[in-house]
Amino acid sequence: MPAAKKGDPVNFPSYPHEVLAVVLSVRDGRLCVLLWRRGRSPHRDRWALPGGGVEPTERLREAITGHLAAKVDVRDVAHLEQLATHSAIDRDPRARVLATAYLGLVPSDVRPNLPTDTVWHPVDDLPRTAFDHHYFIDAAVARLRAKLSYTNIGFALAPPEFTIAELRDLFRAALGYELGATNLTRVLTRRHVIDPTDRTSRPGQSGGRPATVYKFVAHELTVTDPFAVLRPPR
Amino acid sequence: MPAAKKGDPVNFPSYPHEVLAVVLSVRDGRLCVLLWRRGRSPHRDRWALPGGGVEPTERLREAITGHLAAKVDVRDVAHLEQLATHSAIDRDPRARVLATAYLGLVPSDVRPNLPTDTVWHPVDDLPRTAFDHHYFIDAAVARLRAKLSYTNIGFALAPPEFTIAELRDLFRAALGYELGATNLTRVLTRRHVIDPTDRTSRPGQSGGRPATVYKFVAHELTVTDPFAVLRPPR
DNA sequence: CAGGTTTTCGCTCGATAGGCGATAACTAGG
DNA sequence: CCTAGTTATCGCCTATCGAGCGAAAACCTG
Repeated sequence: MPAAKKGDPVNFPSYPHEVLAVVLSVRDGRLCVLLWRRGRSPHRDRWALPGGGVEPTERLREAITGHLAAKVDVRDVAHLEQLATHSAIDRDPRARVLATAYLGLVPSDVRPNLPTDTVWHPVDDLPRTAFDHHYFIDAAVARLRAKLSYTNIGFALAPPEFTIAELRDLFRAALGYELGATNLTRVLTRRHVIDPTDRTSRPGQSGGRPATVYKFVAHELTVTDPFAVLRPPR
Repeated sequence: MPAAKKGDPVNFPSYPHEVLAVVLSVRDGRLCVLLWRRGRSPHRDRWALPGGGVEPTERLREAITGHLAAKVDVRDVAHLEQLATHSAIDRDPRARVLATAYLGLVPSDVRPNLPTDTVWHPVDDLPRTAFDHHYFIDAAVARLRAKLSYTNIGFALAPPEFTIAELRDLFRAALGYELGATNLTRVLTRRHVIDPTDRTSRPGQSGGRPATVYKFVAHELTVTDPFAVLRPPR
């Protein structure tokens, strides 16, 4: 007797499904995305997001984690969240493929060993990308920038410990504009997003006062209730 | 000669894909979700989100729009955005089905003709729901509540014109707590989310000063840059 | 016109973002 | 050891925005 499946059979149309990852990280002071150069048609020589198919035993998150393991050590990805699912009929010229993209973040201090066809690419100077990957990248950057403001998501871009100057450099790279160190410190500490440690950094060659070493309080995403009209009464 | 598809064939595994809609609206002062009672196994007599399969000619958004047309007039849905894609292997006991859910919002003044098995259900008093639909509903409510604070998404819950008292009732229902009319007016007008018209409402039976009639400035989603650390320099 | 009801405005307060200059804490070189 | 240069941090000030409350406005009914 075959496995008893109760009820009417499922008769929804099926489609090949792929998972993609927009892996962002700050490299040399610039926000970069991990791309690999396609060696085959279609879109040969264009740059594509890492990803691939979904095995029957895998959920989407497990699938993208597995695909990323070939490019970046899984432990290097400090944050991973689902972005969006695209369904344009001709987004892949060979067949209709649905694609679910994830946003991944890698701290600036980790340097994964990358395959030869895979490089970090500054998001403000992208090459021609394959398929609709450009849209996914735009969405990922927009979400990162938004969440930097009202969550602690910076923990996934920063080393375990850092000075305010280093953190400001990270934020400048990720956000694309300058910001004051004074205010950055105050806001993030008041929100209990970062905490000072009792250690200080060694000054550079040119001297200067040693900087307090900070760390992120939490390493899971938390939102810092920022809002106004919608605050519950005390 | 068959249609020439360049390059290697796609060999990603395929899965049945369904679209679901969490349609929210304020009914009688409570935030409600549109559910229909399943007549068949599996999960017979449990309450399910409207939705269905995706035709080869449809994108996901078109598919959910089509399915909703059978329940709610399409023009009644003032806002529709993608929520998330779920992929738990046994989320449907019959077969592995991937599901992409959308958040839909219906203004409180429209009363769609609903099929007999379909009813509005208060989100704070849900019945047993089918499959993993409970998670989608939770996610939809959370997103609505968050976006009420930093976007103009209220336009999709409110009638074309309204008084502040009516708007406050809507916000109270959607957010689940009381808020002051004074502040609500100030904040939303300062952000140019709502504007007063030159008309006023007729007082109720018991008298009282006539209320200014307001309207939402835009009927597309716009975010009101609320944030602090990440504000670009002037 | 008096009393009741509802809306709206003005005033005030508190919390937070944001900027700037002064001071602290170091290095290097005389 | 002292001075000049460099970098980090703190204190003080301001502006903006949320939030609450009471007074006044604008309507009704009797």
